[in-house]
Amino acid sequence: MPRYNPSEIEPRWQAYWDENKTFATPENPGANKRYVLDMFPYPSGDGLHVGHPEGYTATDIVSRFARMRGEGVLHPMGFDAFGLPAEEHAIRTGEHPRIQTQRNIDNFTRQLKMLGFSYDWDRVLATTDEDYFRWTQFIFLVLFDTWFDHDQQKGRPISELPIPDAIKAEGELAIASFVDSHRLAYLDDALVNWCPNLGTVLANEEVVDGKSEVGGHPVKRIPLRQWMLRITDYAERLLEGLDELEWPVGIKKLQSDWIGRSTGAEVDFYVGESDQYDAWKSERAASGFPAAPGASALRVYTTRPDTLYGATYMVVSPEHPMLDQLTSDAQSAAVREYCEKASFKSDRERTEGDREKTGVFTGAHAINPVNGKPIPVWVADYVLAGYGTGAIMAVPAHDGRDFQFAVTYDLPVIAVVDPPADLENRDEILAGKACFEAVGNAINSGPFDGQETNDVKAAITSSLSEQGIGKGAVNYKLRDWLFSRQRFWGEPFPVLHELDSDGNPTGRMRGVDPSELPVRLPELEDFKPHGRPEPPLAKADDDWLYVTIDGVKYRRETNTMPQWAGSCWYYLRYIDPKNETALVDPELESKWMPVDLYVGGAEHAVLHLLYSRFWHKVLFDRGHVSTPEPFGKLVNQGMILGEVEYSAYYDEDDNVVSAKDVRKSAEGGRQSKDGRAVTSRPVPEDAVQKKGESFVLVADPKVRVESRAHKMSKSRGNVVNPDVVVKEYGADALRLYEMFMGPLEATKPWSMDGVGGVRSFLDRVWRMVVDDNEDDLVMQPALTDQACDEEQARMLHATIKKVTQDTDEMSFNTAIARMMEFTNFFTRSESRPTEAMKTFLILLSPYAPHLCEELWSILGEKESIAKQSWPAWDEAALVQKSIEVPVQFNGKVKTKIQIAPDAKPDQMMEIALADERVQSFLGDKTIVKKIAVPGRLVNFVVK
RNA sequence: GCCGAAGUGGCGGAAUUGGCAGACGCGUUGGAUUCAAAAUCCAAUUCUGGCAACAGAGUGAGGGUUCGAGUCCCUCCUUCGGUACCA
Repeated sequence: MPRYNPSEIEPRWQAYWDENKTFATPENPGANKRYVLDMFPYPSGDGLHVGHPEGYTATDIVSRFARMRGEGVLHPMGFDAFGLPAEEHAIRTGEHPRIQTQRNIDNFTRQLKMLGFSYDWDRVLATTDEDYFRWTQFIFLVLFDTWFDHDQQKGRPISELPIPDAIKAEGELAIASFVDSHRLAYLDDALVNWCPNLGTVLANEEVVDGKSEVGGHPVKRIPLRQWMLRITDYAERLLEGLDELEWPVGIKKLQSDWIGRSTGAEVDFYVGESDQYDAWKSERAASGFPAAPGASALRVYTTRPDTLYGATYMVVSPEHPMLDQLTSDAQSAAVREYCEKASFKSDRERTEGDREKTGVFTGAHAINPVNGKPIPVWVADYVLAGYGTGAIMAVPAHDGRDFQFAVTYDLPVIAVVDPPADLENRDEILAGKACFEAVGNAINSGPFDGQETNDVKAAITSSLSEQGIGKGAVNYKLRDWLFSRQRFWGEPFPVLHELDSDGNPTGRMRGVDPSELPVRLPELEDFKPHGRPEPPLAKADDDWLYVTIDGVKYRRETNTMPQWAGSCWYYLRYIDPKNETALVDPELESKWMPVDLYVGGAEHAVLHLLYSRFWHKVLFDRGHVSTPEPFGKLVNQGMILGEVEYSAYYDEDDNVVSAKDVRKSAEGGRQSKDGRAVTSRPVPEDAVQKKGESFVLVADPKVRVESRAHKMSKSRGNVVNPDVVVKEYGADALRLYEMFMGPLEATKPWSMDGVGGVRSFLDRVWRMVVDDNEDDLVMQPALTDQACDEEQARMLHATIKKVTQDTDEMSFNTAIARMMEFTNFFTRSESRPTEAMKTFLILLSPYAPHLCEELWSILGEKESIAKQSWPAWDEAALVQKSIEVPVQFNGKVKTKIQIAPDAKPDQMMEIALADERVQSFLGDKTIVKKIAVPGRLVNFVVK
């Protein structure tokens, strides 16, 4: 009678683990430490999604497995709790975001505990805790107090920044501004993505197709004084650091593309009075290439210095500082109009359509330094202000964008790279009628003619260098990180702006003394943004807003930090979550770091993971952490899709349209091949059958239907709620199913029937030990104290081996399959040695911990199964007397023979040739070749 | 457009890394048990032909290397994910 009843068993064991602190982190991890980390969730109002427990179960299995193998494990959980949804809720309801956030955290905690994860709950943290963001603010002060020494490639205290004499001579204010402009955290008038609907600016990464990632509102670019973090200084270190990481290659590539290192040269083009050109040249030859080009030169960055002879015009971005100077009176009106239009264009509009190139001639000419020829200078928005020098030399023959622009405005195209002779459109390229971007041999390039592209690059760069008009240069796509938000629900900046006696800012600022941290959020009447790009914290009382120190009045910084801030360093705080004197105790830090396994979604590939690495490197340079990288091994769990759905297309008249005849329309919708709009509607599974490669309607097999699993979404109504799954099948079944679906990294569709399948496996495990025909709790009569027979021992040890290896490799689905085979085998077995059952329970316990604890205790054990040691397998038990191997003829299996597992090829051949069936297949054919692979097969090549 | 990942039964997925394709699970079919059902247990289940033994085909398509290819190489197709003027 006693059936397997997870809803009774599971809460009981969860309470036991809690009370006994079964999964407390060891004080001293010892030689084998393992730090296993999940990407902590944003506690949304919707609660957990079945995607969350996928990664969490994986890390839980790894953690439990590691503990049983005697490793010291740190496995914590927390909440990334600042963020827009809580604030939007606050704006709507007037309820403080802290209240809503706490409610959501409580719900997430309940759900996580319900799944039996072995977190050390004493270390739980939320980024919104004042004890936590105190240290987020502290780290900001570290960034504020650090400058990057490019010679040493290292962040150093700002007090060690060398101040040039020229600056010193200008006085204290100049020194302060020089210092401020070298801090890793600095204020800048940045062109920001201002989103009026959200009332905030957004990071580039939060803008998708010119719309806000959250809510899809339009985004405008406006200049605003903003906190920036100088992540670009660390570009090289962030790139190099990737090499040593055990991360998926795809993620590494994404990060390295995001950093976007390129090499080339900076070149100055003379734009002064033409009669002064020679003087300028000789001055440059004497002085060398200066740090700034000065007023008479326009500096460009190019990755193809070899194509300098083909530069037929130049382009500056609309925001270029020299644009005014370059613009002639005649062109001034046109240029001004063009720039105005460009500044109002959002990113969306700039990139919309076929990206037709537009631009206006400035009226100025520059002199091409390699041949002294004057070329026109244009302004165009296809050149970006933020990359390189904000100006380019245009080589239309060898750059697609320049070519397109040159065609539009009828500018000359001169080929300077000869493509390979067999290239189809070589003649067109040489005639300037087509564009060629690859490498070849130089032509029309004076002394460099005939040389190969890479040699020309080096030769031209060094020649320019000698003349003081060019220099090899490196550039990165990576931009400095826009670090402030005009929001309430975020960490306040620990920065004070000095005011003069009239209450106006002097431009000087200071960090809040670390002993004064945290800077708490002020109490506000309401949380509404006022629609101006000015933060809600400016609405705070004067008590909060103004501070007087040593008789000087200051106004607090009113921006808040973005959500990324708190998640940049949480992995450090788990190590020492209650420390009141440091963000983490250095001794503990060096014991636990780095994180050994980090599991989370691939959507954080470039944002969170790059930002964290940046902060970590700064903390490393400043002596707060001992490792150069935070996360050793990274695994991305795949997305879980909704259940597979069948859907058919219908036109406006409700006629069904075969999926074969449906195309994507230009607007992204669907249409039939003759252009009528169609909509898709679900079709029940039993109305569909497989035909050839696709599915068709049973009623009308000519009509193809779509069969596809979609992303879970509220609007589609295919979201699976873990609460419901746990209620119906139990937490162990949910955990097991999430792992059994397929490889952790793969995208895979949910199937409720599949959950039922693993649940019935757990039922079988229960019945393998417990007799459920009896009213009272009675063991299976088949249980015995006898030892395993040979076959049982082989099954047991093969299972230990497979489960151990697969768990170690995080190949959870195959480990589970093996445990199912074990259960099937012993369920059929009339006599089941109790010892084998116990060993099996240990193997299963990381996967289905509640059930295993229960059966373990039913079998009379007093101590938690989590405290047992992982079993070892006996290789000798795996040996078989005789194994079956196939005999192939010309690579096709024809029959099988029995051999000893260690039979030598000669012996195998002998046995094969002695076999009757082999002889009959052989007949009178001749054996051309004999192959025998020990332990595998025999193959005869015959004629 | 570019970059990345993946295409294996009705479905999710295995395959010791070049050696018996389809482990395990779902679904389906048949049987046992039952007054009946659920649950459970047993068996079958890649496709085609055949009563059967068996024969043939088969890992997105086409070609190649090899005694032997899901696995390696070339060309192409499809799906999913990322990305967007970075000089």
